Amino acid sequence: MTDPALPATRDQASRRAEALRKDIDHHNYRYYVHDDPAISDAEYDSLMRELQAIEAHWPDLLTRDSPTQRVGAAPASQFSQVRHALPMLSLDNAFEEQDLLDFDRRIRERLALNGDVDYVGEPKLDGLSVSLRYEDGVLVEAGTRGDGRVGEDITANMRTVRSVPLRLRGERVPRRLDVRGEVVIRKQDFEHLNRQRLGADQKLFANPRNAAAGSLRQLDSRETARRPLTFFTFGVGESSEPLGNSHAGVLDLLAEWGFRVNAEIGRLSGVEACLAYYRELVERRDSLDYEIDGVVFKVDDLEAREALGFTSRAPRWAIAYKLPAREATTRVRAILPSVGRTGVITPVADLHPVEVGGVIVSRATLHNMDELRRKDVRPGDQVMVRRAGDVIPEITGVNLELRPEDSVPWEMPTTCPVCGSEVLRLEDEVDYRCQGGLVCSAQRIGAVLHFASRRALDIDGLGEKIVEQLVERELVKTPADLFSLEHPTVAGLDRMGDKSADNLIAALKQARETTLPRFLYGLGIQHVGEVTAQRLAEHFGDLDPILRASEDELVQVPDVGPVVAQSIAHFFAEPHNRDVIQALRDAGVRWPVVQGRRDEAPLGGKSFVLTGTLETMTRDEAKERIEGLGGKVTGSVSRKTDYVVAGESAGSKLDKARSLEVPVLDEQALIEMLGGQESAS
DNA sequence: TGTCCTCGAGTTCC
DNA sequence: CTCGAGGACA
Repeated sequence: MTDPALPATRDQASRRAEALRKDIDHHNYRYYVHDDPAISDAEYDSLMRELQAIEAHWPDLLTRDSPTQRVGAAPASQFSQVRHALPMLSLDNAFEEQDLLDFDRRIRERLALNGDVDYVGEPKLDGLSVSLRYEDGVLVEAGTRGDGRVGEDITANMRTVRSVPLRLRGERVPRRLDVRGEVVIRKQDFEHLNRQRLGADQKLFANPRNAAAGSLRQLDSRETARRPLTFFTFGVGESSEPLGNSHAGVLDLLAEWGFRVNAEIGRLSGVEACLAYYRELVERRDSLDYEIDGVVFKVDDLEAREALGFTSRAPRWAIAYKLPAREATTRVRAILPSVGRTGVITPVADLHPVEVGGVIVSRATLHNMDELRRKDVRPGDQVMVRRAGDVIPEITGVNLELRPEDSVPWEMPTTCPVCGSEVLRLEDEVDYRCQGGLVCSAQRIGAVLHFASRRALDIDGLGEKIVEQLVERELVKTPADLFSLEHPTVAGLDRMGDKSADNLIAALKQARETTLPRFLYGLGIQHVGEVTAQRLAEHFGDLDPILRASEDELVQVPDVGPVVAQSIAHFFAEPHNRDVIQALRDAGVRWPVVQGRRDEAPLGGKSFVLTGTLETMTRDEAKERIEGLGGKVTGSVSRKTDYVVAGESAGSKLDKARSLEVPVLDEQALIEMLGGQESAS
């Protein structure tokens, strides 16, 4: 694209620059405040380049509020201070409904009101509070909250934020205005930013808030200009002219002046409406495109606010109702090596109990030594804990400043903490493993639990506590021993009554009727999970041919390569394992021979991904029925997926399906595909 | 040899 | 859900 020629005279240039600024500001506003661009990026860039060219040729035409100034300026050596004319106070917090009811009652008492108070409710964004000072409509200074009275001067950085007007829109603007708001990075922008950093081999940000904080603290505002910051205003600190009589009205004015006002902000009449607003927002928390850590309620009437005034720390007319924290800080009491079914030793952080997302967390896995070193977690450290994927706690970072002086890195023990066997890390493997095999009671417990698990033999009532006791008292050494358990032995265990013992014995009896894939899977052969077990069963039809199969024959099975084949062959060559299998058969464990292949089946070869909650069946039932008709169900969506089945509140998989243009079925469509009848059970 | 996909395995709390 | 690693395929 060729840039237009420069204007001939300074006079023309001045008019053209003026017009360009107006134009660019307008497009900025459309794009960054309303997410609604009117022109293409290329057109926008071309306007920008033209203005830059003019300003470069006639430097005296450059103004402070020119959009070209958003690219940032050369680094400062440090931040200077700004003093807030009107302090940026923190807000009182509410943690439960009663706190909010009390807040409302106090207000009605102070105002001597009987009826409902009008409030404005708004999401409390999890970012950084910033104050922007405008003089005659032009941004002159920006400061962080700091301690509330004095903050850091981040004017250069805030100028680069596209949703901050450098000049207020409209004609009637106050001579002096102090706008308050929150700087955040929106979730989608955050993900994009981290992907970029991953590509550039830079350290990833732990969360959007840290990323926003880091971006604002850049001494080089050119760097800040590259970060996707968004400014949402939540009010006015000080104004040289009165701004009407309601907070909602002030927000309308701010929107007119070109600020981004959160779309969720609403007027609420009475405290019950506030509670409903809160509940509704908690519900939708995940679908908002920015992180929030609470909901703020403010008295709408400005005169009433005046009357209520301030305590020493916070305004009496506002309160922040906190959401259950999803990230919390706590101390690592110890790092404990835990031995799993396969002998893999996993370092687990024993945490000082802390509430995260509504539950008390006291343990978090560190996965393996690589991960532990990457995060550099040590016993005694203060760490941040988050619940990833809504359930599993994860340590996201360490506060190095609070690390004890005498702290030392944790080392993997050289002998197994359970059985004392040697611990080795195989070449090219991440994990350290206990070499004890079934000598190690941790591995025996794991093997028995796996054998009894739902997807294997599905033995009801055989939980962790029971298996631990059985193995530790040497009542059970292998899965086969389970079937010779008798009532008195079982009833003698801790936490085992007469009735539960009966149930367990009955469950064992029933579990003997199984299927070959379940049985194979239950054996716990390395690299043989559910799918591979199914493939083996289909290919060989019964157990004996598998026992006899050579590695070369095993490799013929789909999804089985040299590594898996070797693992299977070694397992069955081990005399101990053959003994266990024989003992299981002697105990009456049996399965029907697997009939031919299922390629002809109605859903033969089709792959499905399930997401969200189905109403008429569980995911497992759906999976079983799809597989019963020859389809397969996998966990993640790819281009090879034939259908995605979306239930209630489907998540990221659904988005992915749409982006890959994979057909999406709703539950009804699935049921029809499965033969039109509802699940029989 | 490199690049997808899948699969396996481990994970916390109630 | 997430990670690591095995298998399929170009």
